[in-house]
Amino acid sequence: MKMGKKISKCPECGSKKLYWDRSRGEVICKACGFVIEERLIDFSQEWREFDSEQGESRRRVGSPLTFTKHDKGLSTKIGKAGDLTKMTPSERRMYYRMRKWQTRISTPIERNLKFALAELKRIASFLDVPKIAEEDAAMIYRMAAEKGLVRGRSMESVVAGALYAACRRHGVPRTLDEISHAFPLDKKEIGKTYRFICRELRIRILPTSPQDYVQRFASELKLKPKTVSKAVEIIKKANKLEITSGKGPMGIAAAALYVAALLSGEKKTQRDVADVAGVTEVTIRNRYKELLEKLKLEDQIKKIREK
DNA sequence: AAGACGAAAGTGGTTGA
DNA sequence: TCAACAACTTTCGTCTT
Repeated sequence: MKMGKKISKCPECGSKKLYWDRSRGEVICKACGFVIEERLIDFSQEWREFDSEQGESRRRVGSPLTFTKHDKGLSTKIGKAGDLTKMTPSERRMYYRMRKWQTRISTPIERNLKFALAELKRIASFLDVPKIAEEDAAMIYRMAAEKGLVRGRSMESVVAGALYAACRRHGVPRTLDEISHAFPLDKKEIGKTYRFICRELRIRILPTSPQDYVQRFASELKLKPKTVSKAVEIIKKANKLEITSGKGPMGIAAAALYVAALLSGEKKTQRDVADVAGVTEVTIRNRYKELLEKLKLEDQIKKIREK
């Protein structure tokens, strides 16, 4: 397949931090949210076969290894019924024995994984989680299951916790709210198990940055790219002035978007922004006030108001 | 009438003794 | 284990457009 020239820089802002969202097939600039290319196809290698010998050696046999199947995609099933009639009695006895062992070999953990991963798959596609993060979530769940951390907790909550952790690790955070809506679970529960698995599995997760959320919130609000980059700009400045530490990243992202929208004449109400960001208007107001003060934006806002 | 603003009281989680 | 604490929420009244 023919590839276009390789992109390494964002044409909009020049940043090199690009993020390939596989689930959407888009390359997005992490700094300003600019969508650089859409409808990308899998770049991974594909061989062509010229004769049968090459076919043997090059063909990628079976599906790739994956953590999202309970046996990592390597399932081999021992055949049953149908062909039994053609067997000699001794062969038949052997097959029965093998089948018996196969079912025995699947430990309680394996069986549990099967259900959990099915659930994970369902939720991940519902929430549009990129494949990499889904894989990671599956791996985390597997590790948790093997350590016996699921005991005493509902399977769903551990799946949710793993998914939440994986999303954060990959810089594509979903809010606790979103995840809790996809499961019949409440936020508290998920947060709790999330922290628990992180502690037990020694998973280090950096606090999320508001920038990670800006992109998603903005697209839900249908804001123009220019406004989005303005919001990112604002967050960067706020970071420098150290008014972002200790504050909820979602609140900051929301406030930055609100300000950016005001400044570029795409006015959104606090209510609108608050809803998609999952925070209250009050929080936006508080952050907004800080932003105006510290970034000296009052004059600009006033000008807009007068128009 | 809707949106923005702010005060007051409440919530859940972290921290430090 | 408990209390202090910061961030955030909920609620509600007031002001502005």
